[in-house]
Amino acid sequence: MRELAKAYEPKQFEDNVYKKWEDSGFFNPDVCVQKGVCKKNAKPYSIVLPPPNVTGTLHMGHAAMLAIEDVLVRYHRMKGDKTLWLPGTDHAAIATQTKVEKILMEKGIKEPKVELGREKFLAEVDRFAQQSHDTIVNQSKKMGSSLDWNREAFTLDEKRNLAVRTVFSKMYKDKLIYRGYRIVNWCPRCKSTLADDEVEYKEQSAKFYTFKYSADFPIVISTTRPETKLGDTAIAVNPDDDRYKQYIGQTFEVKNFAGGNDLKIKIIADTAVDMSFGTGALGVTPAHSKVDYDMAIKNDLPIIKIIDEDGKMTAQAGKEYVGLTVKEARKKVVENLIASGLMIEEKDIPNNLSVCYRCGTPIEPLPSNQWFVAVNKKFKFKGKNIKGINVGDEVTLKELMLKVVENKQIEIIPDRFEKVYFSWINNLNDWCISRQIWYGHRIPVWYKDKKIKVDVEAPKEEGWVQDPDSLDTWFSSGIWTFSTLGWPEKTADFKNFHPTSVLETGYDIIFFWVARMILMTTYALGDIPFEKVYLHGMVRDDQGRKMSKSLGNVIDPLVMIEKFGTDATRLSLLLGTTPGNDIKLSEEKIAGFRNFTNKLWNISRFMLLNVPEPKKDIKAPKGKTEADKWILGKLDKITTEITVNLENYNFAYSGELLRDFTWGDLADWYLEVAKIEGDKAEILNYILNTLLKLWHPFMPYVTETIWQEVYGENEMLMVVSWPKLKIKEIPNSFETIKNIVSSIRAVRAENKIEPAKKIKAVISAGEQKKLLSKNLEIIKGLGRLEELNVKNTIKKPKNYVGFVESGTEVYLDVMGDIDVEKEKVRLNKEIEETENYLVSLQRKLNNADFVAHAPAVVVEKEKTKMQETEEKLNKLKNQLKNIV
RNA sequence: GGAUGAUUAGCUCAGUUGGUUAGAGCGUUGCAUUCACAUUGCAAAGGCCACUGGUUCGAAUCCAGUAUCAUCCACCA
Repeated sequence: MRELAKAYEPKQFEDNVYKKWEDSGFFNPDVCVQKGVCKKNAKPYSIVLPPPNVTGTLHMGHAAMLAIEDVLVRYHRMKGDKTLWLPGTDHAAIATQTKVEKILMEKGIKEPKVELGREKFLAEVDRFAQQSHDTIVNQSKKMGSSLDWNREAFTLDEKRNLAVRTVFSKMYKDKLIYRGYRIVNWCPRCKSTLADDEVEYKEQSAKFYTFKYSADFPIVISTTRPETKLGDTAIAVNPDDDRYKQYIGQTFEVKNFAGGNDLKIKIIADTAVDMSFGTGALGVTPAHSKVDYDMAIKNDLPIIKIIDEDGKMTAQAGKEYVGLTVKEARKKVVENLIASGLMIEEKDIPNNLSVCYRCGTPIEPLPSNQWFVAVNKKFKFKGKNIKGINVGDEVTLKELMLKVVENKQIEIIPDRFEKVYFSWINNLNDWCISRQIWYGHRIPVWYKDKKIKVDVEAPKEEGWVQDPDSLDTWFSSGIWTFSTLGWPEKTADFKNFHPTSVLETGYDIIFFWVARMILMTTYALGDIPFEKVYLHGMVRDDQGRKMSKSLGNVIDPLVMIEKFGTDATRLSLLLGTTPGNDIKLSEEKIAGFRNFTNKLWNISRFMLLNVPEPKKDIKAPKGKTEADKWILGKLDKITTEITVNLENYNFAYSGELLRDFTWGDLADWYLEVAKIEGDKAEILNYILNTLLKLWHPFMPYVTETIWQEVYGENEMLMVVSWPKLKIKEIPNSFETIKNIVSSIRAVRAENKIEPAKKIKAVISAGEQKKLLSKNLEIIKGLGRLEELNVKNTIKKPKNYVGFVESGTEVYLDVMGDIDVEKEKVRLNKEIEETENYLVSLQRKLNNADFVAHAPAVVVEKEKTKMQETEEKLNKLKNQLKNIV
């Protein structure tokens, strides 16, 4: 074994270590079984990686996801579980297509799709997707992710396509997928539909116009979108509104509205109309508003589509308007209304504009023929694995989605997101799954004349034409937990690893993805996709702002890895975080963990200098001294706590415990003691082994590097067994030594005694005499004392400064005459504080209610405290008396 | 409009079923550099636990309300 370098240089080791891991095959559970790392019948533990979009590069959010999942996976692998972490990427239909279009347009191709045609355009997208994929894979490896690359999947590859077609036709046959002419969210730039949750709202100020359809029209209405009024077929008023009651049911004709077509406006009643908003009368545009559409259906009103898929006015808007953009049409309508004296008021109001979540273009609601998944329709349930629902029960998809979370078959961490999930489902409408874009799974529906065919495979006969639309990207990612495991084939992987153990992802995609996975899986398999959902927060900058290019506050994981190492970057995303809460990140934070990584390296370095022949399978030693027993006991204790907290997905706390142990207890105390006591090869060897194992899931690189430096290149920490749990009482006698040393140091610092200077001390130790005598050299060494006298009782020597600690009185020679007045002030202050504390304790114990109600243990504890405080007070008072 | 979260040291956050004289890291201040590590050590300063009530022998912790900030959902034409 060679000596470790003075400082840890991540760059020297990381890539090599990753390559070794990969070459070993241990990322693959089958290899683990083959090579005896885990038993054949071991408990499976599986996570599918939330597939990053192939739209570019990884960001800190991905880094957080990879770090968290790798901790879980590495822990379970070491624990001996048959552990699979399955990687993949998402084709992200609209997002990717939009990105490629943009790139091509920047290259000077004005209308890429028109100029290239479907085939060539898709080839461009594929090329881009492949590039992004390669980048993402490399970056994931940089993060140290122990993903099984053999099983890598892509949401748009052939196997996944088969799974998609299979689920689609199954759903169609169960009549849960249907085609309908409905109002959909239309993005005129993407030229595609969007699902309800793909619509975002942008707050803005809008012009609110109040006008009459015609001079003799009895009701005045208001709108922010005058151009849509060309398609109005009704006015809705509240049935209780006295102003308008008389008109309900009547129909009014408007000639040549705003210079356009004639309108027929029926006055209808609807309780949804707010009497106090605007004029209390609402112009109904059935074709271009979801709410209006519903009213139109209820009241049997005509639906006039006046805006087309390009965002331009149709012929139905009138020949004056046809071909105009929405914006142009609005201007023209307004001008017309003003010119004809019908405009009554224009004012600015705050308004939520709906925009496309991918490109920010305002959404145009319009009626269109699309494919939907019916979420409220009953079907016969065929699965067996949903608690409370039996084979043959009539259920809806919504009920399935609710049931599995309600009955805790799926547990969401943190649980407050269950409420969010429930409320979303309760408001869920049928899911529009068809998209008018080219990049994606083509809908497995074929038409011939007026016939329609839906199947997994294309019809063999000539003449069938496939539906040109593709599927919402979430349709394919919704089946991700099982499509990745080979379904619909009956694979061993599917049998072994499904349902998966946990889905770990950001809370921002709970609706987009988590909910849809639950929907698709409970339907298709009659089973849950995962047992737990762990939601992490968004990674933000140090001020809590979203990271964005325009703000210039983006922290790039690769840059941080380059600068501080992967382990430091991982720790910064793991520690000091809580589930579901946002993670504030700064370079300083990562630098801090870089320091810790180096500390661990140097701790190991020091320990190894004291272990002549390190052994990797060393049993827990007993320990001879107080310090030995203390550190070994602590190590056992935190091993258990860390394990329990990892099991409970409380890995941040695990890591913090381990850091505090490593830096505080081990480095700052025990190793310093070891320098004095010496002869600790066995204990140091044992602690080092355990420490590296415990840290490995969090800091795989530095721990693996040390392990292999020590035990040789053929050893691999990654698959070493997790430490066994032992419950042992920690003798706290060493705490007394610690406290006395700390107090000596504090008094020295107060009296400005240089650390290097050795001074004399005496201790009046009472009952602690034996303990202190045993640890005399430690107190001397760590307290920098040249002479230490421990007696049962000792009188304060002249010009010594005294203090009371852990039942002992310590006197220090502070070298020179002490300022008696200053000492008095100090002592008096401490006496006062102690008295106050004593009073509060007495008050508590004199309170009959407290003694009667509080548990005996608590009362006992308070009594002990009081005794100790009384003793301390006496000693302090004595010191004051003897000071002169 | 509805919901959720946050509010603890200058900053970032712990505080696990109510029982500590309220903790950590960073930052600040002082001292220290042959002895594993200056990517370090030792020590110090720094807090009416947002506010107001309530429950309790006992509240940072439980309940109600208020305020500020953040996020999500719905959406008014």
